[in-house]
Amino acid sequence: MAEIDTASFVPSLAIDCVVFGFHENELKVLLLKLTGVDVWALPGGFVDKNKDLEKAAIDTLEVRTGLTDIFLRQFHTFGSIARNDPNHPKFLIDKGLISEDLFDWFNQRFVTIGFYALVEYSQVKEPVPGPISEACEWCSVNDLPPLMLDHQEIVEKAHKALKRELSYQPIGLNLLPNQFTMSELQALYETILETQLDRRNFRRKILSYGILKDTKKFRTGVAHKAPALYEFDVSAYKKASQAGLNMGW
Amino acid sequence: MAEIDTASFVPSLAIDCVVFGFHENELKVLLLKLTGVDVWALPGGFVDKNKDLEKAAIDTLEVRTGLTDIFLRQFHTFGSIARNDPNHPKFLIDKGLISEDLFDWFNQRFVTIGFYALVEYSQVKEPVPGPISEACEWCSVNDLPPLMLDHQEIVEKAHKALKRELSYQPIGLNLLPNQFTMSELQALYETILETQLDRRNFRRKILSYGILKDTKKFRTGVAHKAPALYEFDVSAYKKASQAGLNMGW
DNA sequence: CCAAAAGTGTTACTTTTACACCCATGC
DNA sequence: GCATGGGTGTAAAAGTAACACTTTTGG
Repeated sequence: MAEIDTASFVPSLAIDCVVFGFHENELKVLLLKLTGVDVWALPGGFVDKNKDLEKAAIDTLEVRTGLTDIFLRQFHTFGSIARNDPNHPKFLIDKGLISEDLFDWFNQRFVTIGFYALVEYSQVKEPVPGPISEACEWCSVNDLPPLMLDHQEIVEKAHKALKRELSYQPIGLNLLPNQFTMSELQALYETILETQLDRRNFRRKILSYGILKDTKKFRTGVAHKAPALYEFDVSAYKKASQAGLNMGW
Repeated sequence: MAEIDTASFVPSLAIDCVVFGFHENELKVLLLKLTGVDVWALPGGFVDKNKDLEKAAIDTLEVRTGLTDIFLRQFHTFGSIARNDPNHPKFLIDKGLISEDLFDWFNQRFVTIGFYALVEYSQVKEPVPGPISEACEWCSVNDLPPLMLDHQEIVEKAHKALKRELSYQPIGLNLLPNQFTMSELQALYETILETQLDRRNFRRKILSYGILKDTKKFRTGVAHKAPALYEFDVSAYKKASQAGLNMGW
C-alpha cells in the first residue's frame, strides 16, 4: 500500500505521461496495472512543491524506465470537473491500494498536465511498477486495456499530438535504435500516422531532408535482400527540429 | 483593493488569457494595467472549484470584453518554479492592490494554464479593468509595455501557437468583421505570420479553399478602386477547421 | 490626369503522385 | 529457382512562385 507524504506536493496538480515506444510495427504505450484489479493507468504522479513540472515528468519516467534524457513534450492539460470521479478515492481504498488516511488527498479535484515521451523500446529493459501497481507493460495503442479515469482520452490526445508533430519535425531519433533500415523508419511513420505510404516516394522525401546518414552497412541474417542500415545525422536532425520545416505527409 | 474568497478557488492553479485582436494592420493583445504602477498583466484569474478550466477562461473573457462565444484554445501550461517571484505578493500588498490577508494565497506556487482567444477588435466596445487594475487596453504585440511575472513569455508562446495554427486551419472568422476585403484578410495573415505574401498568389490560394463568399458588394468611400467585400462561408469554414487541412503558407 | 490600390493570367519551377522493373538473398 | 522484400527511375499532375499589365476611383 502506498504511503506518501502529501504535504510535499502541490495540491490539485498531477502529471501524466504517455510513453510511446515502437515494436513489431506497433505503436505502444507504457502502462501500469493497478495491483489486484484489471485497471491500468498512465505513469504519472503528483508534483513536488520544489520541482518544475517538466522535472516531475522526467523523474517519473526515470523511475519507470531507467532512462534519463528522454524526449518529452507537454501536449495538453486536462482540467474538466468531470474527470474527477467521486468514487475513485473510495475504489482505491477498497482495493487496498492506498491507506484510508489518503482519502482527502485523493478526493481533491485534480488537474493533470499531460506529457508524451518517445523512447526506444528495446532500451527499456524492465519497466518498473510503482507502489500501487503490480505490472508495468507496453500495450499497443490500438488495443488498450481498461484504463483508469480519463486516461484513455489522454492517450488518444497524445497520439493526435504526436501525429501532428510529425508534420513539423523529424521523428525517429528517439523511437528507433541507432541503426535502422529504411523500411523500419517507414513503418514507424505509417504506424504513427495510421496510413500507408509509397515506399519509393517515402525514401526520396525522407532522404531529401538530409537528416539520414548511410552507414554503408547492411542488416544481415534476415531473409531476402540485405537492407541498408541508416543512422540519423544528429546535428542535421536537430537543426531540422529547430527549423521546424513543413514536411506534410 | 481586491477582496476575494480564496477558499472557493482551486489552490495553486490559475489561468491566463492572451486575447488577440486585429486593428490597423497590427496584432493586438488585451492587457490590464495594474492600478498605480506601470506594470501590465494578462486577463486571467483563479479557478473556481466547481468550474471547468475552459469555463473559467470563458468567464474571465466575458467580464473583460463583454463577449460571449469567444474562440478559445488552450496552448500551454506554465509551471516552472522560477515563474513564482517571491517578491510578487509583497509588491502587490505594498502597492495597495491586495489586502495583507491575501499574502499566503498569493505566495503559493502557481501553475497557470494559458489560453489564447481570438476576437473581433471592434466588437470589444470598452474593455473592462478588474479589481486591481485601472485600465484595460489593446497593446500591439510588437510593442508591449512592461508585463508582470512571465506574462511576456506567455504572450510570445501564444503568438507562436497562433502562427502554427494558421498552417492547419482557416483563421479570420473570429478576428475580422463580418465583411472584409481581400487585402484585409491578407494583412491579417501577414501580420500573424510576420511575413509578406504575394497578393495574387494569396488570393488564388485562399479562394481555392472555398471558405469565402463573394458578397457582390464593394467597400465604398475609400480612395482608389472600390475593393470587393467577402464574408466567410461559415459552414465551409467549419468543415475546413475540422478537417484541418495542410495549408502551408 | 495621376497616384494608389484592385483585379486578372501566364509561365517556369518544384513537389507530389503513381507506377514497373531489376536485384539480392534465404529457403 | 522462386518468393520476398530491397533498390532505382520516370512521366504526368498538381501546386507554388515569380512576375506585368489593365482597371477604377478619389483627389
